[in-house]
Amino acid sequence: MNPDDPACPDVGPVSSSLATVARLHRIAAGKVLRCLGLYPGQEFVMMHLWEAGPVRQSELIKAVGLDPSTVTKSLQRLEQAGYVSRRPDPADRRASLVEATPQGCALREKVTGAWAALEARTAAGLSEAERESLLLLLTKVERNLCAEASAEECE
Amino acid sequence: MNPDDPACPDVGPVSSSLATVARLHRIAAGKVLRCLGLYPGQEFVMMHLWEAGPVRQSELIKAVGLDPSTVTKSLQRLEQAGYVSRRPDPADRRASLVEATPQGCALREKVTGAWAALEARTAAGLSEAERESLLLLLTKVERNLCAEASAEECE
DNA sequence: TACTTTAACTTGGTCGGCCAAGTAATGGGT
DNA sequence: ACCCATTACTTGGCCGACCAAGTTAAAGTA
Repeated sequence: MNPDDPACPDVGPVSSSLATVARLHRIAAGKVLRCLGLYPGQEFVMMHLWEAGPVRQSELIKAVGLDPSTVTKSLQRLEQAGYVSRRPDPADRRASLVEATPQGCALREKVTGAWAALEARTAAGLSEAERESLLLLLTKVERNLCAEASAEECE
Repeated sequence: MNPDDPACPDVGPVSSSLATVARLHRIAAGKVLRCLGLYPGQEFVMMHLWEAGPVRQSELIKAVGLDPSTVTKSLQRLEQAGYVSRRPDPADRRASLVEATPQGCALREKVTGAWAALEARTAAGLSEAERESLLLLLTKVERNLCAEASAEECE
């Protein structure tokens, strides 16, 4: 969405900008992650596993906030790639325990390093105050969007 | 990505927040758009077509800033749905001219209305100054991410 | 004019992500 | 003990989005 485009008047400036920036960010993340063996999005899963150790899948789902089916598929691929292992939870036969394999843990430093570099690049040229401000504003927006799944759609 | 999660230390706070907010925003957009017959992402294409009239596909691609193949597939679906028509450009046999059909134009008001409502909801509780600030900060970030496709990846 | 580069898509493949619907096991209530 | 709601995933289907590679046509160059 090119903001300089004369045929693109400001239809929801914040929304547009948000979408664009997030896409660029994802592409940037993807470029660096792919070299490390991950696809964009998978880093969130791995980061949680690195921090939390073995967890129930439900715990992981709650942590990353994604759709359960998304996490399921992502884990299947990560398992296939050897970065993650799953086993049934003995205490609850419905549940799975998920854990990063040694091979998965081996990615940790590189990924967190890459992620830190990306953060630096993302926020380059912003003062500390600006970063906090941005974070605050984004958090407010997040709350706005989280609220109501509101039933007043359609028609 | 739950920021309150003890196992989720601030790894790239701005990056994480950005990703989360954008995802929530997209979901919100999707909910309202789906009722109108569009999938999230297609609204950008349609909005450009409404504003610009018949355009070359290359122009459209530049305007929305997406990958050409993404636009191709999106247009194929929009055409299938009857919202868009394409015809070869007589002046350049490689190119296509794209245009919203009457049926596509019929969506215009509802979609822009929905988009405006979403914008309002997104920025709810933010003062005018805060909105401008947010926009400014996002724009700075966008520039940061646009810059260098930098070759110093991997390893 | 012939040759090469560039532009404008398209196709195929893979992911992440969503929703809707389905299965299986746990837990709560009567 | 029985039944029903809840929880914990899974499957299937579809989209957006990417990349890589291919095709066709226009431009530039020798």
